[in-house]
Amino acid sequence: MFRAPRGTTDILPADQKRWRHVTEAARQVAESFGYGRIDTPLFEDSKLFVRGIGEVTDIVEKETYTFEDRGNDLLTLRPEGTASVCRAYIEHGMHNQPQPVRLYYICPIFRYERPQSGRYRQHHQFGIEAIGDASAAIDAEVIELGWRLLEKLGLHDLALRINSIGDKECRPAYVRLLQDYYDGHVNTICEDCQRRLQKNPLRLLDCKNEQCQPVIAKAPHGVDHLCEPCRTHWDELQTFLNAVGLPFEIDNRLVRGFDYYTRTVFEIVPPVEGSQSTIVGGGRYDGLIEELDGNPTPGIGFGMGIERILVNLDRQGVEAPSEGDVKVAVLHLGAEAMNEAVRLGSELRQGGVAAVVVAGERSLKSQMRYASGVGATHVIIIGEDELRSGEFQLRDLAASQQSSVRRDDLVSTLLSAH
RNA sequence: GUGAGCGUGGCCAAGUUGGUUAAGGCGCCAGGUUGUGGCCCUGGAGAUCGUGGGUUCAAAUCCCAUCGCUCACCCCA
Repeated sequence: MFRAPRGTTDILPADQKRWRHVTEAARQVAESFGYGRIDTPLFEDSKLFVRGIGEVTDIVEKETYTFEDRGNDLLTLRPEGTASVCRAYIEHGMHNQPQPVRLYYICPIFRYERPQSGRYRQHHQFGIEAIGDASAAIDAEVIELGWRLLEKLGLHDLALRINSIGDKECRPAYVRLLQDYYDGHVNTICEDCQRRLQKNPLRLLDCKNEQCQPVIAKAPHGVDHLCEPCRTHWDELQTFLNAVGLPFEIDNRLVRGFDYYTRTVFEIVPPVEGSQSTIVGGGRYDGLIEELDGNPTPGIGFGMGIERILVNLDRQGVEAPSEGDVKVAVLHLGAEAMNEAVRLGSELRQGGVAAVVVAGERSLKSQMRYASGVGATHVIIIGEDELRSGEFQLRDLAASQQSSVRRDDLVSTLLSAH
């Protein structure tokens, strides 16, 4: 038997309501902030991600789905959303639009990882990017958008964590400082950190290993070693966040996995601690557009894991609002009535009423059971009497009320129901 | 890539000191008299017990291998 590939899932009809609940809210909030939707290809030139995310990151080194197509082009299924959006910004000359350009996307993301709770090989992200403005006010706007969306969805007790990792002026000096500090503790840190010390020093800070905690606790803080412009930006960010009333905590250990981040990095986490818990992660990437051959252009954005949102909605007992649409089942008795039912079903749908016609001939009891089973709100019954009189039985299943309605009035009656 | 747990009908599962037709529940289908649901009652369909091999007179139950799922690490949304 075939199965969905490892780390992928089917989103069945029964799940669609919860998905719509999230994606619709995301769309509405994004558009209320003036963001326009962008859809980019599922795959891109592999080099886009190597240059954008960074060659020595785990994502690019071992988590991409990369393949050569029949024309020998090397392509990669997108492992994140930002690089593609920036490529599109450059390709379509969006620097000629009023800056910043505000964009959002909802799309599948692919990473070859071992699946576990809250982590899939194909997952979905809602993300936004504001490209073309370096002001900390935009940082606050982006963060607020994410926060308001989670609020709108009904999640509570979330924590917003922020940090600044500096820019190309001040970060190298800080990284050196951090390395020097760790050089004095090589014997007490874990193996992973020995490796991180060489390969990705900033990640030393979010090691979860027990033995490394004392070392992390005394490590120098990035925000204490920012250059003047970064310092100002960092201070302004907090001012703006306070202005819009977002509660935040400064997390000196917060760093992110992509090379392109500069200055502001942030994440939003649910109250239950655990692995894979981050539901929103993002930051500023002022050097990325230039890295991708565009003019030097600042930008900031975030990614939000939709599956993780859904897990937290379930965990917090938030249910998707019922959509309350009318749905009619057309029941029939006898061959002639069935013919009429097929015709009526077609007319109902063309008139804007969702309708299913019971297939085959079954007892009325069975047809009624079927109608409730598929979630019909109403039932129309056609038998010999109805064919003769032209008045059909219309039953409201929830109210258990039934009446005779002239055939020609069925569409208008149902359209005004609910 | 590393470590741990688990794989019995569509779903949830009982059964593991090896031994007659592999429980039960949900769901599905039908019926409970003549054209009416959601509750209830009755009946029915549906499993080569993940797969392959081995031990044995006999294996869902023991052994080996393999695949898959889940969780944790790594990393990230």
